[in-house]
Amino acid sequence: MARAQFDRSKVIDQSIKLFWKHGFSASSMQQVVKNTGLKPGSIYLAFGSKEGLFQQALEAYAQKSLARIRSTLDSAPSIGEGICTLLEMFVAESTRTDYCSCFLVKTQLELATDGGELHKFASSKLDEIEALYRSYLEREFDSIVSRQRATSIMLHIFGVRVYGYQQGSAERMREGLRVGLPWLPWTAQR
Amino acid sequence: MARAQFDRSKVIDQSIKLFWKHGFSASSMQQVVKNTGLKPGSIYLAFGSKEGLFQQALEAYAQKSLARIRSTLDSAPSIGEGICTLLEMFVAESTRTDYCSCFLVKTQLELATDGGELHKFASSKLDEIEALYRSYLEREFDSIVSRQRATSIMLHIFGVRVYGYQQGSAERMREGLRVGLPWLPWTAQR
DNA sequence: ATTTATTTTGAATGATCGTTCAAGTTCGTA
DNA sequence: TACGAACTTGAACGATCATTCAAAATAAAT
Repeated sequence: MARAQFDRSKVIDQSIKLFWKHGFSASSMQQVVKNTGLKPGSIYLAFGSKEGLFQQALEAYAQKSLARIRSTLDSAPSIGEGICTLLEMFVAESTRTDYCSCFLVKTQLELATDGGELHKFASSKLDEIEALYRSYLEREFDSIVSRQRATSIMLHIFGVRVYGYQQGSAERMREGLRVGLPWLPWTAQR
Repeated sequence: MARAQFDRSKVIDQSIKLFWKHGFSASSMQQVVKNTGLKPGSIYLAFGSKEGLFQQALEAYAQKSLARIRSTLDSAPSIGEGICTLLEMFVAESTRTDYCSCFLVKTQLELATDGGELHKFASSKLDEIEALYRSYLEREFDSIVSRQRATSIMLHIFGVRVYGYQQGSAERMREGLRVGLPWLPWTAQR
């Protein structure tokens, strides 16, 4: 059945799931073969290598992440309220039984030491995310404050991505976020 | 040359280096063999398995971390100043070329999904660290504030452990920490 | 000096790793 | 209908993985 190429985006979505969950080293191409139903040859023709497939998965994940941030902030009554919504989403995610932190953050921590392409790639995507927050903040705050607050937000998001694995951490994180980001328009304490 | 056992703590220190740098999956027992000079049989007799050795390395790392926090806070003029010193240490670490984030945090992100013993172990050690900060804070603040601020500190530390991999991030982190932890006795802005 | 318990040795095991490639299949084109 | 380019197939490759174990070596006990 040639010339009827497989659904590339479906394969990438399944690769995201696998790599996100287990990381680069602990995921095998044989698992990719199993999960996608494709044969090794097809995968290697299409993606070149395990690293190539991983990078494409990471890219797709990053695009989705950026899109989610944009759409949330665009539809919020104010930037501050939009950020609160996003932070609550991140906290809520961490309570799921299949919580996997953030694919970009996990990649950064797993592969930064090797200094390879994947690390640089994840790093640049995280930079993009910070720049996105900053650009939205600049609609409501001056340049310096926006830069500082974007960094503070990133520190807190990274914090949530790690702290989220601690048992019963959701409520403590909500408090911690209010303490550390007091300039956000939090709704009245419940 | 039996009955003249190898230096256990030396082996553990080298295992810390290896596992901290590359993580669990990307480190091989053959690298351990190479780095320590021991033969496989000796390692397996002493530590049981790769997981066993990893756990002992993680335990030793955690003890060192707790000891460093305690000694820094004990010798500081105030808890707040001690925490500032520690945070600056974490930021400064991230500028090193061989920066490896935090062994506990990396393990948490790599192995949490498997839900195995190593994840629970890392998680409990991180809880211990938070409890330690909290107990020190309670010398100067009331119970509720201490709890909230300990969480806020952990969020920031985790943030630094991830953000530290971004290029040229040290100065931004210092600003971000001042923004997010304004109740700390920061020295006058340079 | 001999025995015994403990530790080291290092080659070997079977499993799994990422990757390749010659052969087979399908489809657009002629 | 026949051809050739594009794609799939899946067995196979050598390398490396974590781990084992019988044999050798050592130190303490007798």
